[in-house]
Amino acid sequence: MCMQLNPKYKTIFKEALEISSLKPTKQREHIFSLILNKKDHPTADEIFTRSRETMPSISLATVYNCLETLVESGLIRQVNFERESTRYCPNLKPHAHFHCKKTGAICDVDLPVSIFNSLKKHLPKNFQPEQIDINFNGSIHKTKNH
Amino acid sequence: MCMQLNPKYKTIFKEALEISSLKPTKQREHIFSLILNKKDHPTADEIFTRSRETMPSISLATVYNCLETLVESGLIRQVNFERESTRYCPNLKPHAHFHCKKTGAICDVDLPVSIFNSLKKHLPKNFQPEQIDINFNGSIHKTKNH
DNA sequence: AAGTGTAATTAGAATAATTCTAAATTAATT
DNA sequence: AATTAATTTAGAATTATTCTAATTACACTT
Repeated sequence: MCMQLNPKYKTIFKEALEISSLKPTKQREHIFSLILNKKDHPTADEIFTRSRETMPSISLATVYNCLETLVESGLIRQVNFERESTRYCPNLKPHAHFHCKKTGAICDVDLPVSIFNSLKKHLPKNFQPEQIDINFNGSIHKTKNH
Repeated sequence: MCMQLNPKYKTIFKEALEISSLKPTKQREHIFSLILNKKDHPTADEIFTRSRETMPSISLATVYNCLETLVESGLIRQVNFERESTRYCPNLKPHAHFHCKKTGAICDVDLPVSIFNSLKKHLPKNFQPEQIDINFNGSIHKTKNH
């Protein structure tokens, strides 16, 4: 029983793949919907485990293949922290990531586009950026509620 | 024949290690000076190869160990692009990195501290960043000189 | 100078994430 | 239905890095 994308995302999904002449296969849709429906930052292996719950025949290689095509199509983003496993993120708004060294938690940090523009201004004219990754490393303190 | 650090860096080197009660060994100094003297962004393996030219007995594990202690001591920085080998950077000024997808070139991009401060302002109060990594991915175009 | 203890180095084995390979399956097109 | 190209699959291969256990180096006592 495969996960279903809602109609809006189904269209986005199909069109994004079509642009690169890639096929909207069951496996690709399944993985895309898994990532969309649980907005965390899973690794390929976590996605593999989740996938098998509802699509037991899927292979790890396929998970890697699908993730690659989804990234290529711009439907999801890769996030890397140091040399840890690559993680995948469905948030396509301009944002950064915060990585808590103690707990391993990863949080999206929304940023105004103006920051990205201002970063670009510091590049030499012949540097053409396609992607800007901003990663914070540190710790998240407990807030006191008393 | 080991590489020699100039007196200024020798002091910085010794003091930085001492703070963490680490010893200023031949190997650590050798690797530090190699990275300082050629300001690129070498991988552990490239550093290993360079090291052996003047210190043939050094092992790859030692290179990894030394790099780890140098990073811990704040003498060098790690740079990661996607899942490529970790690279090492002697530039301790606030800066970002630009990674050219075509040629693989990696360039430092100097940034004013104000940008880092402004980034920090977008974090929730209980998020305490220790390190901010900013990576541009894209391409470097040839400039026309005519 | 010899002995002791701790830290660092070393070679090689082990690990783990990812990529590759080649065969089988699926989907789209004639 | 036949053809073609793309995709999926299982398992092997790769590769950067870490681990392990033995050796060596060094600082500090006797």
